[in-house]
Amino acid sequence: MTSATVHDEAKARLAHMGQSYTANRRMIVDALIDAGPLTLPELLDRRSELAQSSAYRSLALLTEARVVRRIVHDSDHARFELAEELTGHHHHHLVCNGCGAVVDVELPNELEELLDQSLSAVALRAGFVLGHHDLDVHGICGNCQA
Amino acid sequence: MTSATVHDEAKARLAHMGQSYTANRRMIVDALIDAGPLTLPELLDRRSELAQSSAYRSLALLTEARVVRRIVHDSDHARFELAEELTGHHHHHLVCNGCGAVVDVELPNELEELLDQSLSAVALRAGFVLGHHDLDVHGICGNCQA
DNA sequence: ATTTATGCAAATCGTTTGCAAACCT
DNA sequence: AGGTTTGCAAACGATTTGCATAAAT
Repeated sequence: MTSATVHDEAKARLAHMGQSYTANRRMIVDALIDAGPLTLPELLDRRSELAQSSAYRSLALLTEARVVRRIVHDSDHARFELAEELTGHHHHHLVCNGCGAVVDVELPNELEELLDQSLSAVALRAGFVLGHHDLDVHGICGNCQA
Repeated sequence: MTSATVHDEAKARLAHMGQSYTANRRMIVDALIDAGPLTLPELLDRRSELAQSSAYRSLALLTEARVVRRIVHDSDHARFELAEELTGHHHHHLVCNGCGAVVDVELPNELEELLDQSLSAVALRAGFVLGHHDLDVHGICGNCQA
């Protein structure tokens, strides 16, 4: 999916909520296209024109519009990434226990299908109505092994 | 695994750090044996003798001793559960998007093996040294469907 | 008696919010 | 002008910490 398509879709999703795609909001989506999952400080480093509170507010709105997804692990800051529906790639996370960095990875389709089957069965048994699944793999990234 | 065994193992792990298994710490482990994954307020509800700060401090220590594992999702409070090595059951989580409740579930061994294989390959490719994996399934629990 | 654990109250820090100025259209 | 978005500074709330008391050995 091209970056123009991502912006179009973001705009459409905001419009659907009666919100406009302002410069700040577009700037945030751009940063996420460029850099992948970012914490708020990382985002502010890359786009220093953004005020902290505005960044938080825009991210909250973009999350509500399902343009962005908030991912939270056991580190100080939450991370934000583009929603899977915008990028078109179902993926999972390699999470570094050293620095908290998050890398996106994909699994073979066949395995995803087995997983979905099994999770459906298990959720049904527990009386859950199923939503999506997150698979996080924890480890130490190349940088932190130094 | 019996509850006595869990306490023994907890005691051993603390001893290994030069720490003792005090009444407070045992009480917390007991509550987790009884109730499964708990937030701090839920824990205090069940064991009202515990002071908030002591509960946080004991949980931090038990986490460091790998008696307890801290699981964090997108809700106000972190949750604490007994470490897998203490219960002997590798498991995953059904997370309710309504109330934040967490239910433990297990997957077929065969699937876990496929998963481990695939994750190893993927982690290697990204330069990660692999640790454990967390698989969280989000949905709506029976209570919240009412 | 000395060390360790506990509980209270205060501090910390990521995130959220009130409000006035800036920005559309 | 009228409504929305932004940025600053203050508020919030989960968790952590300082310090004085209470257990434990």
